[in-house]
Amino acid sequence: MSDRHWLFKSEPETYSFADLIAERERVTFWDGVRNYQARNLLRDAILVGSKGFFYHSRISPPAIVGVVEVVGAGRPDPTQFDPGSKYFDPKSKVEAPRWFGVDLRAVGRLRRPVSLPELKAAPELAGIMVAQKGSRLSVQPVSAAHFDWIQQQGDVELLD
DNA sequence: GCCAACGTTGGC
DNA sequence: GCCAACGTTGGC
Repeated sequence: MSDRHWLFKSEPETYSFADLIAERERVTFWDGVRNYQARNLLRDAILVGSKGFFYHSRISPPAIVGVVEVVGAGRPDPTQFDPGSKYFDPKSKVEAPRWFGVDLRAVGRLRRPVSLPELKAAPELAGIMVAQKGSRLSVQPVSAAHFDWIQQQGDVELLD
């Protein structure tokens, strides 16, 4: 399991990597995920200290733009209980939360973002989930080998 | 903005 | 428990 790294998708119009860097301590709670497969990862599999990529979706071209570290383990997403939130889920109970999130901290910026076409073209990344057709899981596992290769390609600038 | 792919819901 | 209808995601 220490082999596992992650990829977190976000539409930059909603929340960009620049938005994360602008946060105090460059930390945010990754909320709003409303998919059970992604929920299971957030709740059970994504450990504190593991690393991930920040991916911009719904732009041209989509791309991996940043490196993040998980600084808080899975915990209930408060927006599910907030009637004023667009992520409100009336069927979720406080005593049995349905949706979870983790805390993410920006730790690196790709001087050279790695775009989806590049992810698809690289033989080194054969089989990577984000490049599969119809792959829309918003939180995905990335193998250590793929993670390292992408970091190298992206020429990561460490923050701080 | 379009629409294919996918996940969820609900009638039966 | 099946599956059609519906809603959403996300590449293009």
